[in-house]
Amino acid sequence: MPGRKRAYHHGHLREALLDAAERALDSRGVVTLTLRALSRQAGVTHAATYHHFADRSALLRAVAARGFDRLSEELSAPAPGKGAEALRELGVAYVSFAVRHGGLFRLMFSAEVTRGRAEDATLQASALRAFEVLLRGVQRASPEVDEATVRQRVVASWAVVHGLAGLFLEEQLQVVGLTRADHASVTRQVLKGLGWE
Amino acid sequence: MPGRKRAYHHGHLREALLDAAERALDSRGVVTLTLRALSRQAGVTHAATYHHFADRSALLRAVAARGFDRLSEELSAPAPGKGAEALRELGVAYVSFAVRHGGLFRLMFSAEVTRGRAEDATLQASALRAFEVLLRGVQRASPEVDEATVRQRVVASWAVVHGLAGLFLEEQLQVVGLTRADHASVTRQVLKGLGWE
DNA sequence: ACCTGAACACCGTTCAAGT
DNA sequence: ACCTGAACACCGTTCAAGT
Repeated sequence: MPGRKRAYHHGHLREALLDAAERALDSRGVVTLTLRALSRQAGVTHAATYHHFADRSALLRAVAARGFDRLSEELSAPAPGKGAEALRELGVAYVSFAVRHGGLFRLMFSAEVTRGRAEDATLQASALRAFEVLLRGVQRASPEVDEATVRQRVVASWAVVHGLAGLFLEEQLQVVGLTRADHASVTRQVLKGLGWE
Repeated sequence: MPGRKRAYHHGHLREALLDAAERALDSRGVVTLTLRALSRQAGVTHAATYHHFADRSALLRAVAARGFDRLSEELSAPAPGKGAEALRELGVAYVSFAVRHGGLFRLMFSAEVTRGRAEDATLQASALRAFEVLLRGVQRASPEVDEATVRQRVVASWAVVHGLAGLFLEEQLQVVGLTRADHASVTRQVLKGLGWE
């Protein structure tokens, strides 16, 4: 009932808080994200938040879990080409996600979220799923190589795209004249340089 | 005068605050770093901080600048071998710095610090110097290649080590059975895979 | 120039109480 | 089960005042 003012039971407060958190992340970052502001946006008292999340960290872990789910989806989208070319496009999707959802991406790989991951089964599972999409991409790109080489290539390609993501996201590459707008072409070029054809 | 209680003029409050901040960063991270706690450790009132730093962000930028200086030093330490091998050891030093000074490394490349970099000449200069050490390392490793290739290799190698730094730092590679302790050997191996001999 | 004390507007978190 | 109101212990930041 959207017309009704302040129903005593919100109905979907948990989701409303997560949505508000995601918006806050992408516009102003984690630092200024406060539970009290999220509660205000959702139209409830700040104490209501604690009925759905144990504390601020728990809410952030829930947001991060949704982030990993969305990342998995985007990485799973059918990429043009086969094998090595498809893997490159998967890498582009990774960097693109980071550039488009900076605050969320930083949160997903932040110390605060990572530290609490062992005790949060949902988060753990979501993160693992995203990793497995990458793993399958590498396997498809190099079906003939042995398992040890696959592992090496997973680490190498993850490092490359994760590094590019961080550098583009924080605009560090301005020092060589590159901005976020260049992320796709640069990612393709760097991954090509790995020479896994 | 170390025996004297609470001199009215601290004498080196600025440095004391920066030292305390660095310690706080490496033990508990930016999130829980408060100006009030730093002031307490330095033995002054919290308001005294504002005589040396405009606000919390300014203090963090100063810490980050010192971080870039230290990174430059560590990257400049003479590495064994020549050319490609020396560049690999420079990469190892980069990842090693990140692993040993997690909180500081994260801060240096955080959005909060990066955003204020344009207006902070000291920080800007320190960050640029660190980049130039990397640039020279790449140039020495590949003296024969043209400038465009050098630029490509700078981006690629920076991305690789920056990505490995982030992944090791946040223990993301546990999913493939790797921990921080493996950072040096893995970094060497991945950089070797680039094939710039 | 450098520091203190008091104040303001914010937080995260807890808890008894209401429906 | 879900939300409110009031409370507590913290913050960052400002500013008049002291030496």
